[in-house]
Amino acid sequence: MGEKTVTIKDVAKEAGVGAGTVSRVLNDAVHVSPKTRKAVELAMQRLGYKPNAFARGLKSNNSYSMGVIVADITNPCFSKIIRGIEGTLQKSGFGMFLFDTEMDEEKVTQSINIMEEKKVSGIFILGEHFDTKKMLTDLYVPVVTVTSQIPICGYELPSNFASITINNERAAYSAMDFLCKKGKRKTVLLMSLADDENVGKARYQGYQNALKEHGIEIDQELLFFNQRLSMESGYECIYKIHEKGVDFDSIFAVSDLTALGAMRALSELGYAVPEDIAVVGFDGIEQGAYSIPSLTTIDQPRFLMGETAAKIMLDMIHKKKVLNREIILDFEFVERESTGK
Amino acid sequence: MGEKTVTIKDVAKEAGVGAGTVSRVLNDAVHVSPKTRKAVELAMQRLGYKPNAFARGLKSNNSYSMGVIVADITNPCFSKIIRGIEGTLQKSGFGMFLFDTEMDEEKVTQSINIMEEKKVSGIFILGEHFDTKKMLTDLYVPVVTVTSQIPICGYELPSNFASITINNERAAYSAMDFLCKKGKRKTVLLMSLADDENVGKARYQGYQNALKEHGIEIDQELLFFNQRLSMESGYECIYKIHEKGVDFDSIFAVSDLTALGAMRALSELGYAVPEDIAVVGFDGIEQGAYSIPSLTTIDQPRFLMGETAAKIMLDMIHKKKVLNREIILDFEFVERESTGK
DNA sequence: CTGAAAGCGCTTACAG
DNA sequence: CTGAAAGCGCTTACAG
Repeated sequence: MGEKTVTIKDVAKEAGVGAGTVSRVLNDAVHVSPKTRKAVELAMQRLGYKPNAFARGLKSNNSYSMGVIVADITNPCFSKIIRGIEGTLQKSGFGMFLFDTEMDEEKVTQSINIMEEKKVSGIFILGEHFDTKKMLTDLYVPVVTVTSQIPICGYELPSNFASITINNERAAYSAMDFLCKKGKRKTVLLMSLADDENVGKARYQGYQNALKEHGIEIDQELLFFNQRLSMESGYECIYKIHEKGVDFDSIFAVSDLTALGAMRALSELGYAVPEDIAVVGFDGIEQGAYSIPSLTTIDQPRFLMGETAAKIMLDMIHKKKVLNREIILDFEFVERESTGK
Repeated sequence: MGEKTVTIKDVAKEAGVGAGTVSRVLNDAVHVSPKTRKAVELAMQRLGYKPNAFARGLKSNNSYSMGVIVADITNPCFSKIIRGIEGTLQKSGFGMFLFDTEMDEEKVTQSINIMEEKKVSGIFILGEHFDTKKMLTDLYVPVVTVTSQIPICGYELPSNFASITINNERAAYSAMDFLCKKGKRKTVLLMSLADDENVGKARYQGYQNALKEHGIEIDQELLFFNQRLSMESGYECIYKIHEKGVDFDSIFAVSDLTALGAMRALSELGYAVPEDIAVVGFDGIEQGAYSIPSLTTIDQPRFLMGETAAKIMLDMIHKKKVLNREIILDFEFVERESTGK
């Protein structure tokens, strides 16, 4: 890339200054006289100078890059968050390594290994991962989780952690309260983890709260835990419950993709949505706005979550005091056709 | 990350060899006696040694990282390709920088800048981009395009280029031939670029070929070019054509997302799919299999395309002779409900 | 505010 | 097959 590499020395000679000075204008940290700065900048431009990231990193130990670990990159909810992160990082000149783990333990380990070698300045974790906590706590870089949290209950939040979420308990409560008010009493719950001291637990709590408030008992037969949050899993769950002959009048899936898969199964099995079965999803992905029927959902501000995560991360690595490291953004309950709008 | 960094010197001392030797086992290029190798490996393990990517890169100019430029990461077609690339690269210990450009000229430039600084060993381009050719030809790294091609007609393909596509002309032909045989004579065409010496041109050619063969004249009113391949654009096109009162009996969208958006608009406007209007998409994303009705489409082997791209790239940077650098993978025409199955 | 110099942790001819 | 040494292109105290 570029014929002969032009180094800081070339620039220094061209500008008639020392190499250290060029370095200083590059990192514009210390004071450099405006005049000198100008001269150096001109020289850099004339020579088409590009700093060598390796050399910079070797000395400063700052890689100008970050890493993102995502459970499922094909889920549009996550890709939208990634877009938010990437755009923000790019503006600050950071590169973003991406690792798609499919929740595979080994891939997570390998990803972390690569990130260590690359000396990323920070790691983002999107979605639920088993046991990442263990691996990450002895890393010394900041970690920001998005949509999920690292379960560190009972202890003070380590200064290198932050999380961007919505209030998952209230979100799940909203969805269920809405369904209950519609007269639904038999809601199938499609969940991933529910006992993780984390998002899953909060959502399940919201589910329980709403039912309790409406005087409805929980029916174990309607609960599906540990599901992968894919279209396929939603689809299969509905077939399963139908085959078992369990009666139900609505579905609350903790992911739009899963809800969409469920709707497809309902259609194949001859249930009408929303007449027979009302469906509520979670995430707010675009596909839910265009599906037939369109999907009622909890809209997480995905792009904003990504942006916010990146900004906080940037603050953390610049050693700024970040006092609010457990950020809870507003969600929006979006009513659409799948619940009869 | 790691308390005190253990360097190659520490390993050398621990193993009782020279630093150069440690380096040699690390890069297992040159011959090292099995005995020495063993000793070094043991020492590395004992000390928990992690090579410093900066130092390696500075000397060898090999970053062990690649860059991916994608037009729209929220499109599941691309994210599946990315999964294929990432998985393959990871196995070889490469990190993958991701840049989501949304086809914005400036973001592309900035992305390329960052990649130059990071000295990525190769660049993948997914989807259509305007004028990337210009920027990339003076880069000295290999470039592999996936789903699209860099238009270099009339010249020999530069040795640092490769492309992974399907036969887009035949694919589009298949879709249109199928529609024509169903008796459709007024197919709305939803395209992005059509005059780009590239994928778009090929697809449009296939469209024309099929119509010609069936003795159907092209109706300009049915042609939508330069569309963004999103759900929204598909949706809007249908509203536009409906408002103009143009008669049509089917839709061929060059992207599943666009087709899905179109189906939503049709539903809102009271058209029945497939009874009134047949719809065919392109890409083969999962969402099309679960939509209601399910979507007939051209299935591009997305994951395989990503894997193949990464493998070719690895071959190219390892200076292996790659004779087949314009790889054309098989597509599959998948018939579903949106055309009456 | 700025220059000279040391050194970050590797790789790679150069000898042997 | 292996060791000693130079050097990759920066950054950063240290002086001034």
